[in-house]
Amino acid sequence: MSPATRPLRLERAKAPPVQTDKAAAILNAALSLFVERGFHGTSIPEVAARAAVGAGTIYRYFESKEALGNALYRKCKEGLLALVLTDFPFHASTRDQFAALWQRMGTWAKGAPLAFAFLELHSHDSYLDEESRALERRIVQFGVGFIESAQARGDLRTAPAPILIGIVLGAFLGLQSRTRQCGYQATAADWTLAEQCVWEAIRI
Amino acid sequence: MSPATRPLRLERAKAPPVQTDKAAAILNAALSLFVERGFHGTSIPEVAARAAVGAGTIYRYFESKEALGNALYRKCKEGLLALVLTDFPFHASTRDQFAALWQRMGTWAKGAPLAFAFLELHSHDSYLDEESRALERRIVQFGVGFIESAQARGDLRTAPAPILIGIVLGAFLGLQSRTRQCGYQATAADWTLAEQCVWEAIRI
Amino acid sequence: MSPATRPLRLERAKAPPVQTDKAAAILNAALSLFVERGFHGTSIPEVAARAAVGAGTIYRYFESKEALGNALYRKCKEGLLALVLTDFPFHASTRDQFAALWQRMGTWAKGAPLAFAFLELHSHDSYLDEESRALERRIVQFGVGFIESAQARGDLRTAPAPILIGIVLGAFLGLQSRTRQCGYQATAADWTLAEQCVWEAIRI
Amino acid sequence: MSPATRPLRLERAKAPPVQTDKAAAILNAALSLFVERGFHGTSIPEVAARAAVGAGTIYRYFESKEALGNALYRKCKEGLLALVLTDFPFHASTRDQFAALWQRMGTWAKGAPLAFAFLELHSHDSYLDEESRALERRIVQFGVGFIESAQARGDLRTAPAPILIGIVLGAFLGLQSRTRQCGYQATAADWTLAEQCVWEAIRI
DNA sequence: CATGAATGAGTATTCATTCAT
DNA sequence: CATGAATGAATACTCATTCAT
Repeated sequence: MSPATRPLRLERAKAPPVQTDKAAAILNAALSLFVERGFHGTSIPEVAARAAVGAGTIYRYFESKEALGNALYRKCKEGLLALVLTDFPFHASTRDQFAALWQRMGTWAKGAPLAFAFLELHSHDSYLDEESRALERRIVQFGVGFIESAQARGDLRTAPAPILIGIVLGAFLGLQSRTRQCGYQATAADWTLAEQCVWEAIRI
Repeated sequence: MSPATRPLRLERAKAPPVQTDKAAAILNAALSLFVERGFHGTSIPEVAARAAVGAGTIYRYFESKEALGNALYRKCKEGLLALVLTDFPFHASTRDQFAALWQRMGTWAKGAPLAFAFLELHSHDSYLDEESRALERRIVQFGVGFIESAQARGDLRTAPAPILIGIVLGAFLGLQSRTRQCGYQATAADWTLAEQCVWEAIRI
Repeated sequence: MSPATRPLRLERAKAPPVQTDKAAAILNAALSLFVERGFHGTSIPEVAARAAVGAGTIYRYFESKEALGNALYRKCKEGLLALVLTDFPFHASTRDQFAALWQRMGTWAKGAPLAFAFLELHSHDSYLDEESRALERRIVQFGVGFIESAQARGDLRTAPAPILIGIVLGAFLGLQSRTRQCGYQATAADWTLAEQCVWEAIRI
Repeated sequence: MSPATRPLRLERAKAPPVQTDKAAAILNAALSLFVERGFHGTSIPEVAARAAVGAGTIYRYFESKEALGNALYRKCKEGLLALVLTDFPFHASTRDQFAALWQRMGTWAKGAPLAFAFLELHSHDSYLDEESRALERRIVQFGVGFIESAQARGDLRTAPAPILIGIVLGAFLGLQSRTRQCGYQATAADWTLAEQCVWEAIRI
């Protein structure tokens, strides 16, 4: 479904290849609207209009508004997961792993700011289905495993994993939303500095 | 924040003042519902039912649903601000001020978990009015002032204020939501530890 | 809910007492529309328009379109049942009972032609609920009991009750719909004659 | 009734002619669905799915849903008419003609129960076109002629034709629907008995 | 010819808001 | 003041119909 992977179809020259895939257009439209107005604050006709498709068309691709929300949630989460985990240096030092994690999340947040903002939304609880929740749990499990093995090696403070995860992810998200809110454009140096700050928070 | 101008009604002395004020009942009902289902996912009749008032009554106290949302937002923000700022040790050391800040926010989050959860919601943008946004800016200004004067004294890392604020507030919120999500009950010791962690992140 | 039984409320003189009860207005509108276009062929806004109420108002009185259909069905069936059974001469001769039955059904069909036409509709199966079906069964049970006791007295042909009921009710309904369809206005004499015909069909 | 003008396609000899004609497949699918859910309760995609054709294909054979309903109505009516009238003993005694009529209708109802049930539906009025209504009138005319000539011979009661037709057809339909509704399986003897009953109703 | 993806008008239903009581 | 019945615009979703392939 990812538009990036579909082979370039040889199209009649006249067709503008702007947005060939309806499902992707719908997901993109929903993404930007959910970020702007929230899930419940967005209507299906609005999504259809922004995706430049008929309202009924959405229902050929997604069973319901909730199904659309879940598909989008999973697509975003999986996008993040793929970017973070691909060739992750699992055997590097804890310090280097942390740096890699921070840098990859930052790359993702820069590259897909809407997806990032969408995942940050807190209204998800009201429509996520079991499959989406399971995906979320898998991700948390990964984080817990990372933390605990690093603690076992004596590289991280001794603290319950949820505490450390909360601090790290919270700081990352807070950084994003605060700079966005203040209109402050964080530089690469800012990101590096922030990474060092947060490492100080959890190192032994 | 409240219909302060309404005359004090003389209530029968025997009535326990559990919930004497309709406006407060409405705000409380809205608070719990907005946290449960989000602003757009909550209907005015639902608020009325939970507040045990007629639907029309809400419009005697709040001009519209949006006005209700704004009133609630400001009430919560002001409650937080009041708790944090009352007798704040502005002349203590930066370390002690940070400890006080952290502890007061923790106290508030414990004491008013619904208000805390409500403020964390990200759907606010779609209905906050200028007055609410101004309040938000004032709070941020306070934080920026705190940070910059501490930096001037050489107590905090040299970094743009939004970066440091983002890290601190983000870590605080992340801690809350992560432990809640994991069902982990943070102890007083956990909070103290977390405070030390975050201090390490921003100290010089 | 029956408009007939509600006491005349003393209304302010200015209020035109055309249609005081919304529920009754809705039921009447639905009745005529369902007869004209069938249940599935009628939309709720059409019902609302004919009842001169807002579309939403219908949902204050009936949970759903199906609930409206069921309420109407039961109201009509019960109206028929009441008219037929009130002071029914259960102890008269079979011949006289049959005459009474026929005459009462005829009176009802004349007096409430829409209700009659509505009950004749065959699309009911798709929306009737258990309560409505139970009412229908009770009525059939009454008919079966009537037939069987008359047969036991030796007054009716020996034939399975469904056969005789089918003939009698079918003839009654067929008479109605055929004359209506042909635009033939049946006279009182016609009805008497028809009654004699059908009696000949089932008598011993 | 059918696209009679379409050229006979030469079909491969080996193909069993179970359902060679798309139009027939569509009519059959529509028949069973209209009986199950009614005309307005059935969607074109459902008909297409049951007929195993594409939704668009239906519009190659029928101009609209209403046209499909009319085609089906006429096909069923004409099927009934053909079965009843073929080699009808117009010169037999009235008694024998009535017996033949009753028996042929019974045969048809047994042989084409769906078509029978479909014609019984009362929702037709909302979509029948003039041609269908004309067919219906022709059939009624035939019945009226039959009745009136029999009355002229002194074989039937003196009563307006719509009355007698209503009784006979009504009894026939009522018999069918009542036994079906009660789950009673009418035997051949029941049918013969019923025929005698109804004859008693109309004979002189 | 046959298809089924696409459409947008139409459906049942909900809800913010008003207003007569 | 307080109410809740009434409203109609708005919502999620369906479906008859079209048309590019």
